[in-house]
Amino acid sequence: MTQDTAPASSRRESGSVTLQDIAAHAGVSRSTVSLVLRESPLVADRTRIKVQAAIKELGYVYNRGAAALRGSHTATLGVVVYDIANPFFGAMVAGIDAALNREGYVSFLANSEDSPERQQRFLERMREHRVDGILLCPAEGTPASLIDTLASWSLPCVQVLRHIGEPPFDYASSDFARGVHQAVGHLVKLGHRRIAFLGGHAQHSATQERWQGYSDALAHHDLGYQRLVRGQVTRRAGLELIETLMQETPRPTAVICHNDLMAFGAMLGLKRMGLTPGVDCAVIGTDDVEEAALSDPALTSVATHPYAIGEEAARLALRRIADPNGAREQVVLAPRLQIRESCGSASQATPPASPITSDSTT
Amino acid sequence: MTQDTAPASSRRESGSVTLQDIAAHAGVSRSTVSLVLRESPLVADRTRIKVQAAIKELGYVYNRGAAALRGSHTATLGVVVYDIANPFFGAMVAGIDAALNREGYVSFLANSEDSPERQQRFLERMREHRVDGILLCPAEGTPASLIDTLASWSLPCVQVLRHIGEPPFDYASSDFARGVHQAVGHLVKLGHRRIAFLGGHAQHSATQERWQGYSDALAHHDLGYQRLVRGQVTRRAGLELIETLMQETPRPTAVICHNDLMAFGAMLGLKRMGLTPGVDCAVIGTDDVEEAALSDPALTSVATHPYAIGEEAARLALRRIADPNGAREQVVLAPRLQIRESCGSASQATPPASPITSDSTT
DNA sequence: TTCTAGATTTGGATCAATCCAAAAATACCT
DNA sequence: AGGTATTTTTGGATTGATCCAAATCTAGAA
Repeated sequence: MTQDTAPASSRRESGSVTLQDIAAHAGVSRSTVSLVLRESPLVADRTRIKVQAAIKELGYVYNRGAAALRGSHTATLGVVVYDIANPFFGAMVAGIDAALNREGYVSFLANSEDSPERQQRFLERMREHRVDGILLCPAEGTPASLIDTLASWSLPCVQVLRHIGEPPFDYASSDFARGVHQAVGHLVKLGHRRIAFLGGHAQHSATQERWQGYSDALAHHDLGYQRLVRGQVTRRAGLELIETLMQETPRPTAVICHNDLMAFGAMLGLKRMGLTPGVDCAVIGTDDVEEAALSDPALTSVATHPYAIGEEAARLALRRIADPNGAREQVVLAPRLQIRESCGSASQATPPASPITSDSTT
Repeated sequence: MTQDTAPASSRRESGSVTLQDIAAHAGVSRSTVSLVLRESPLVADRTRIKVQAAIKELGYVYNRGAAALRGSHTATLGVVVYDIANPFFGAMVAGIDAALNREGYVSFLANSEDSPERQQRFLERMREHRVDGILLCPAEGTPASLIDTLASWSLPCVQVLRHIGEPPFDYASSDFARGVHQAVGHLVKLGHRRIAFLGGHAQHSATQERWQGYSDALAHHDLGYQRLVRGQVTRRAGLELIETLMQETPRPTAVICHNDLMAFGAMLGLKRMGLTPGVDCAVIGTDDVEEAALSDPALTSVATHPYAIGEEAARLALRRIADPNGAREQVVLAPRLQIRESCGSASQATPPASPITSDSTT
């Protein structure tokens, strides 16, 4: 609550208060004041108190720009997402913000709109601003070489949700394959044999992982029916794709969607066709956004914990900054199937909840 | 697309390339290189070309930190919102990002979670980072003195969506009162006489403006029935509040909601009570988020254009930075009623659309 | 008291740019 | 050609902190 306006004592001319001024006022040297500011254990208690008093009295404001010029870090991070208007990213950014805030870091945010060019421009700007690291949700079509480029800039980078290139790299995400696997398992237990999967484009690792999970789960449960519909991952796409799907013969008795938005669209589509979600066709989404509990019917969804992913990503970045050459780390959170009504089995027993755990590999 | 890794020519030791290096390589002085970088018209064309070649050849990276230390601006802005997970803010931030990006600015983002303390901490950090200005959506309970504090820091501030204190200040928002007025007018035209208003807390200017618009509109149309229900502005609150409301005698035939999330909740609540939104009770939301067109029934909503508000706010901030003492400016975008099905009148003619205009006052 | 190890403190150099006033180069006009 | 006006370039000072090696100040031991 430092609401200081003008310091009590007379300031010399217009310039702002500097370390030099504090030093003079407290009767010590510039260097000592600097040590106090950085909470160095070298300074004697008496001196520290004296200096802190002077700092408060003169209304000093630390100049991080100057510190960064001489020192080695800026306490800033660059964050790139591709769709900040999506509430999933909103929650993730909130998690990032909370984790960084705790460590005194602050972040630049950019919305790439899935354009590699915009992303590239922003990254170059971040380099000019000498950020300590980058949190990157790579835009669609990002060349795999980008990671090497960042490395050649000595700019630590943690990939989030999607990844490009091959390990080792720092990465924070959810185990999408496992999530789809859980969803399929649940549907099979309810007696479904024809389960379709809706949405996604092949470029993203996050999509490929879901598809892989879908195909593996079908094999695992010995299901002959397989129907994967590619497309946008929006509400509208869900609405449109389900319509096509339900006109096929044989038609599926259940669909799993790339995300919740698609699932909401799919449920709306079913209703518009005169069908009842959860009765005529089971629907499962992914992400478990807040709205899932308050849709009609309430949506069964694979929870992917965006806030936690954001926190983990920030934690990873800070660790990498502290130790640039340490072993790369992947944190892949376990998803959790949140069962509600859209599979028509609200009364069915909930399977054992798998707690959020982080699998670290080097 | 500057994907330079190591510059072709041999670099002396580890240090990065500086103006000095460029100058030596191009056979000019440090100052000249600096002028070229800042695109000064003073430099002769021949020299400029020579210098630019050297810059490219040595793989120079501009050091904005150093420039900011000596110069007067950082090309950075601080942005504070209170709920980044809300898609409305997501869209707004996207607008801010796009507008800043065009001018080479980059922004720090913080999520205050409606905590004045977090907000204060962030603002102090922004001051230390010497940002050129602040875009502020004030947290609930922000003291009116904050604006003066920022002024005493000589930190330009544009308030967004909510405002504290009295004009003159820079401000970008939507005309909420007018929006509610339009909504009431539409309902009256459909024959409604008992129109309730749902949601909001008195602390925010944005809420008070809506209430004012509601009460003015009732008076304007000579309606005796007035029912204003305070509460959270979430989906769940909408669900719960509508239930209470519909048990009253007499009960309203229409409700206007503080935002779309509440309206979705209200529609769900009606359905759970066995009532049909748009038939048993008309529902109008505010914001016109993407989902409004794809809900069941499609939601009639007062569009408040978050992306445009973000762009305008950024524009205002850049203008204020360029001219710190110019006249303060308020940009209040005109909302537009987007008519769909939730008032049971999909066939009704759309009223003349009022284009987005900006009313500038000093 | 003297010496030494350990704890504190310090000044000068440095980081990489911009500002500014003055110098140098060029153009223009009798 | 000579002198003035204009364009272009320049070096030194400056910005505000950190780094680092050396100086100073304790406290404890001999």
